[in-house]
This record gives sequence, C-alpha cells and structure tokens, in this order.
Amino acid sequence: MTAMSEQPPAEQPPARSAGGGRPLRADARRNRARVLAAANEVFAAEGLAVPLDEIARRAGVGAGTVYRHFPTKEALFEAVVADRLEALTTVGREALAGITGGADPGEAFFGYLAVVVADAGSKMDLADALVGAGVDLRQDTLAAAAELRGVLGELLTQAQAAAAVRADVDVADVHAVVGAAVAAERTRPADAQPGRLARIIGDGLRTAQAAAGRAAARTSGNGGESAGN
Amino acid sequence: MTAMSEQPPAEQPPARSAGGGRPLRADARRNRARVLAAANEVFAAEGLAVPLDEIARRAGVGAGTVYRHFPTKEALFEAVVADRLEALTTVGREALAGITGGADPGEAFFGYLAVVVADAGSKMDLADALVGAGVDLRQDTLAAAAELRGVLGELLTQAQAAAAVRADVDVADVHAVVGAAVAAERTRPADAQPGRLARIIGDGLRTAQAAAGRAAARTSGNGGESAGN
DNA sequence: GAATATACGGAACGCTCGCCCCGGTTGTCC
DNA sequence: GGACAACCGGGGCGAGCGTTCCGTATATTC
Repeated sequence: MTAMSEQPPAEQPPARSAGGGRPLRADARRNRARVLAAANEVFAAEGLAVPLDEIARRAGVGAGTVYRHFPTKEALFEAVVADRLEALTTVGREALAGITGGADPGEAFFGYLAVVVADAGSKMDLADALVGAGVDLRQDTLAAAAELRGVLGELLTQAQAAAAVRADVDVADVHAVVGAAVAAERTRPADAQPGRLARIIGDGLRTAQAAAGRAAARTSGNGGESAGN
Repeated sequence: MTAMSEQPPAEQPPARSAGGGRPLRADARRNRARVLAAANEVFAAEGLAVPLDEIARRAGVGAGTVYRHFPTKEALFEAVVADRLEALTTVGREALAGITGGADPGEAFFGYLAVVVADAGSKMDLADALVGAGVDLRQDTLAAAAELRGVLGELLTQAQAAAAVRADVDVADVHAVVGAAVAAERTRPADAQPGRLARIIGDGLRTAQAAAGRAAARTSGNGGESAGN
C-alpha cells in the first residue's frame, strides 16, 4: 500500500560476501539489492508474517537465492529493521542538534516521538520489532537499537532538564511507551486522524506543569475543554 | 503459570448441544468442561499461538473431542475470551455501583483501568484479543466486548463529569489506550513493578488539573519530582 | 442385561512455510 | 573465446498445525 520511498540503504561499499572473501559477482550484488528492496516493501506492508517466497517472487528471484544472501529469514528481517532503526537514529540526532541550536527540548522530544510512532505505524516490520511480536533480535539489530536508545536517552534527559517530561521515567519507559503507542494506532484502522492516540499516550510522559500549559492553550478560545488536541 | 481460579462459567443449564437437541451425555458434559478449563489455563499462559493438541492433552482428551464441542479452534478461543470479558464487565459494574454509592469517579475509572490491564497482563489470550493480534472476533465475543465497552463508557462519562478525565476522549480511545498499556507491560518482562507503565500511559487521559493534583501529592515531602508514583 | 445412539481417541490428511539441493546458466579471468 | 568457478532457479524435503474420519468404547434406555 504505502512504502516505496526508501532509498537503497546507503549503498554498501562494493559488498564483500560477509566475512572477507573476494568481491561479489555483479549479478549477485544486483540480486542482493533486489532482495533487500523487496524485503523492505513487503515487510513494511505485512510485517514478519509474510512468507519468504513472496519476497523472492517480488524480487524476481528464487527462494534459494534469498538464502544464499541471508542465512535465515530472521536475518533478512533484521537487516531491514536495522536499516530502519539507523534511519530513525539519524533523525534523532538531528533533533538533538536542533536543541543545541536553540530549539525547545520538550518539542524536540515529543516531535521525535511522533516521528518514530508514525514511521512504525507505516512499517509493520518496525512495529513488530518494537512491540516484540515473537522476534528475537540479534547482534547487529541490537546494536542499532542500542544506538537509537542512546539518542532517545539524550533527548529525554534534555526534555526532563527543561521540565517538559516528568522526571520519574527512564529510557526503557519511553521505549515501552512508544511500543504502546504503535500498538494503539494499529488497533484503530483509519477512522481517527493518525497520531491522535500517540499524542494522548505520550501526554502521560509530560510534567503536570507542561500538561497544564498545553491544556490552557487548548482551551483558550472555546468554552469547555473538548475538541481540539 | 497463574490462572486456575476461574469458576466454570456459571454452569450452563444442563447443557444442550447448541441448537436444541436432547441433553448432553454425562461424559460429554464432563469432557466439555475439562476442555474449557484446560483452554482457560493454556490460552492464558501462552496466548492464541498454542497448538490445539496441547489443550487436548492437558484436558486428557483426544483432539477429535475438542472439535466435537467447538467447531474450530477460534471458536474455543472466543468462548474463553468471552468469559473473561464478562468477568471484567461484572467488575466494571461494581465500580459503577461504587460511584453511585459515593466513591470518587476518577478513582473508580482509573482503578478499573488498572484492573483490566492487570488482568490482561496475566492472561495472554485477553491481551491477544485486546491488542487484536490476528484475531477476528465473532458474534458472542463481540457481544461481550460491546457490553464491556458500555460499562467502560459509563465509567468514562462519570469520570469526565468529575473532571478527572479529559473531555476530548471517547470510549474507543480508552479501549485503544488499554490495549496499548497491555502491549507495553508485555514488552517489559519483570524488572519493573507491574502496573507502572500502565499508570504512566493512563496518565495521558487525565485532565491537567487532575494531573497537577496528583503531581503535587507525589511531590509533597521530597524536594524534586522524582521517584514516587 | 441387551440394544442403540452417542461420544471418544488418535491416526491420518492437507496445507503452509522455512530451508536445502542439484542441474543449468552466467559472469569473470586468461 | 574458452574454461572454470560462482551463482541462479525452483522443485523438494520435513516439521508443525488445524481439521477430519472411523473403528471402538460407553452412557442411556427399555
């Protein structure tokens, strides 16, 4: 459905067959890229549940070829997810840079959360990975996740220092909350505007003062405190 | 692991084989009960993913027997879930009665949320059903869910009237938030105290005033605004 | 206690899906 | 352009699981 706007993940350096052999043959390199691209699409659209043959078919390749490049289905999945995580980490770093550049830490933090949730919302694989739906992460993916966690942690610290986020939560909490928001958005197909639930859930992280400020902004202009958000 | 304290679902009237035949044979009735009990345990412990043979084995029964009583695995699953939902609905009604008896609507509402999340946390099947993990609910389950939704809606209305819950959320939002909280609790195995994340996420539903009051209560006594909750 | 409908158990079936293998093809190097 | 190795495709194997079938056992009825 959606998803197609992925640039090929930064073009690996002439691609050696993992471990240190000689450079890959031209067609092998091309096929590997095709598989990766197809996996990106299909995993994003269907999540981990999609059969591997489907990916092979979409890549115009035999199943055997997929297995020559990725030892197992999970390995392929993780390669895709790791890419996604790295992309998100980059975005996070930008947000962080924005703060040192003078941006509001609270807005940076919550904006970033929104980005992550939105991204995971349109990439079922990411959602699966975040919610932990029967997925055991391995080395490389874990590394990518750890890095993202690091950036998230820095953003969190900044936002807490600015009293925009309550002080009694840690990175793990935030991570769980993100997973929760993703899950929530997932249960509610299309009727509501996207991001709404994520915002509600994320509001639980705010300090009371921040929440009050926000509510005031929301209320000024109409009589009650309905609508808006 | 847990789960065993379920009373047999109110003892169906001498159990007729759905549709209006003659009463079930004694052993049939007994086996049906066994299957249901085993399904309760196993689904609670493992979720929908558990193979049906396992349930049959635990019930001391052949697979064929299970299918004579429940046309499909999903039907059995739904029977179990519907029971759970009804139990939760009952608890909700009690909370509602408590309000008319003078209890604080906000506390009643959030207390009920905590109960639901805790229950779903220890019953993987409920969690699966709430999060919607590849489950298509059918008639009876839907009815039970609708009823629960009704009670939840009344509690919500009361809590909103008492200004404990922000006015711009509806039942569907609350339902989604519950699902989210369940998902969150699930991702984080055991390290933190249970219910913590659920509370954080639920806080997003509070009005600013209520949140402020809570934060004040949390802060009075120590210097910052850390710890507590 | 015999007759009969009813229910039981578990082997068997069909299907899906991850993964491997082998005969053929294609890129690469001299 | 020929020889050799690397790679490709897709059929096939085996495991897991939901569901069905049928010969046997058992409750019920008279």
